[in-house]
Amino acid sequence: MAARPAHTSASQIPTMADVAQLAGVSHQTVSRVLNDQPNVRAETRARILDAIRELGYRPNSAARQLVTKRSQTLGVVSFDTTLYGPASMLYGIEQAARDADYFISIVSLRAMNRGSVLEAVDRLRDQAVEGVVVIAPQTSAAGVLAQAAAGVPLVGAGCGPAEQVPMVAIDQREGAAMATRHLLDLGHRTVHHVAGPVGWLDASGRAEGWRAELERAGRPVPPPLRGDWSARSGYAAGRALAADPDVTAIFCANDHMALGLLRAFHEAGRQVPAEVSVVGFDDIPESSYFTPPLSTVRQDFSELGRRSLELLIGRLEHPAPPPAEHVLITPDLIVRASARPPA
Amino acid sequence: MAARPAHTSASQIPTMADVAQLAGVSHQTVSRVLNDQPNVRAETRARILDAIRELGYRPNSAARQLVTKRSQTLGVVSFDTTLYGPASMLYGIEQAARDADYFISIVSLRAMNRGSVLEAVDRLRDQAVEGVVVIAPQTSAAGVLAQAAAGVPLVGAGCGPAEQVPMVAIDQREGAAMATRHLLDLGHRTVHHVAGPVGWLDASGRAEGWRAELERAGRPVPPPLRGDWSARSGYAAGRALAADPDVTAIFCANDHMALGLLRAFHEAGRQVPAEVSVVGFDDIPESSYFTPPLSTVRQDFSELGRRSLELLIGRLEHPAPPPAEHVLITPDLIVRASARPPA
DNA sequence: GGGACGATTGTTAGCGCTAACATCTCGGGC
DNA sequence: GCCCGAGATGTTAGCGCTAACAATCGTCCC
Repeated sequence: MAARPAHTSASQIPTMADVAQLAGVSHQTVSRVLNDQPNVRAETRARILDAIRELGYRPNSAARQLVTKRSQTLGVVSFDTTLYGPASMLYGIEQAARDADYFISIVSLRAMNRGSVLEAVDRLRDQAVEGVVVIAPQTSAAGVLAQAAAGVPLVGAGCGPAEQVPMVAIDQREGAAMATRHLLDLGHRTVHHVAGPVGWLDASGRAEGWRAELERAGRPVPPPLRGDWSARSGYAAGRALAADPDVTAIFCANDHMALGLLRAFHEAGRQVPAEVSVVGFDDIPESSYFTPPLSTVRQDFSELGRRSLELLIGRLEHPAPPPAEHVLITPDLIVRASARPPA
Repeated sequence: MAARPAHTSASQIPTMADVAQLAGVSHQTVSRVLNDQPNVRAETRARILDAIRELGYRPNSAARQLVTKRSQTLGVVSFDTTLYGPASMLYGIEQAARDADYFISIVSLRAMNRGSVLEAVDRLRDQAVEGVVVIAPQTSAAGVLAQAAAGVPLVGAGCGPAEQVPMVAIDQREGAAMATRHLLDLGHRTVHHVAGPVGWLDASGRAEGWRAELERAGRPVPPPLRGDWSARSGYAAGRALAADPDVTAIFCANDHMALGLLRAFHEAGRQVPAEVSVVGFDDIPESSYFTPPLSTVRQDFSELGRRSLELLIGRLEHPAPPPAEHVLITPDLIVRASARPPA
């Protein structure tokens, strides 16, 4: 009723001692209630709970952390949370963390290089995180992970292979092979590829899967074009490819580039899918509304995030020796209107 | 040289006392060096720095926090970090926080309702954040902010108006008016509108700006269609609008819906921009590669994030009384190919 | 030449909490 | 009737750090 109950201490915010005094017990009993320990009489517990409510008491996390040496916080290092993939992974991570009762602290990378990753992990360590998830899909990150993992439990999400570091990734090669095979099965003689930028694992994985599938089928392997994931670069690749009458099927390393490519073909007057078939990768929410709706390979980023956090928490609870566990998730082919048998 | 220097304490990780002993000073002098306090001889400082490096010492943040009562951490509550807007804001916030030497802890909202926001802020408070940024563009969040702000400094980013709570937002009405005016200036008699979902501030702001501009110009105000931000819903709206031969200009409340709408018009054989002009909102990276490239209104989400964090930090340093400061950022009209004078 | 003063360093006392141990209470067994 | 043990609660001692105050040192001034 009154504005604010008076506390013992002069300080504004109530401490455990204030609660104890109000409930007429020792602070230790309050602590027991807060930590769900047995051997507290039900009536005492209720009295303490009342006192907590009345005072609006909140445990001081720093004090608890100081003595338990646990921060209940996990760190996430991510490259560019604006991109669809990382953003979705982060979302999955956050959900999983909350379910497991951990807080999430994020640091994004300024630049993609070894020092930057190390610095980010360091920053997180200064904050006493119990473990770290690194979302860094560049090849350059692969080497540095093992180094960063010294000193703090760490898992990679969609990162490059590193023996020492546990990780979860989507099987890019298999996804690319599925896309390529789909086009081949439709009857195309071969499949052209618009690859992602050098230095990205996803880019090289997809290019490898595409190439391997072509070779397995004994088809010619045309030189891949290279984009930078953006629609702009897909558009540029599309202009080049549209000028080549031999091109009948194209596998784009991501949906954004496919969008730009679609636009270039439209401008060039080459019909998709009547004359040329296109398959993308990622299955961004918009891709079913492209013109035409894009066949693509769906990656479940959110699950990737969730799984990597689960892996981290598993490691936290049961530290395991190397070699570290690697989880591979298989993506799904989504068939829409942008690919059909050649004319 | 040797694997790991022995510490005084049996514990594995070195404390300030270990550093002090190695450097031959008291722990307080080490503390002074760590906190950049004056009155430490240069030579002593160097010796301490060496000892820190040799031991690989890291200050214990919990201990510091316990005594200084500052966590150096700011919280971010966000609705769906997978969406382009919130993801970009988060990015801006993270950058600004790092520059100001704060950590960022995130919590995302499960559902959009009062309780959910309160719970998220509470969770952050349990973690002793010094302040909170809320990214919640729903009208339902507006009311709850004032309540959540009791107990912790809080600012809204792109949130609804709340007298008591400082906030930064983009001028949706003005952006929508710009888009509408652009279409009117092109010579269209009136402008149709595909609005965002009920309950979203951005949706109602844009609808209001559109309506106001139409009324200002003395034009008829056609009933707006309503989407849910997705390309799917834009497609549905597009099908309806494409059937109406009177429609010559459309303002879509976001680019994703514009994408779906473009697709519907394409399927219906109604040419954009030859027969119908379209303007979107957001300027997502892909919109310049739509078919046709989309004229739209650019919102600088990243700056919005940055500014809101700056506002929060300002409040932290100089607590101000209500009424709280409200910052409005004006968006920019981006003219591309999707709008032209009527035939 | 003695004491004051500023620069430098050390000492002490918590911050609010949990872990470990001490104490107290009560009921049952012999 | 007394002792034992389990359940309930209290007491004590830090966790690693910073703030406040105390001590030391050299130096400068009259």
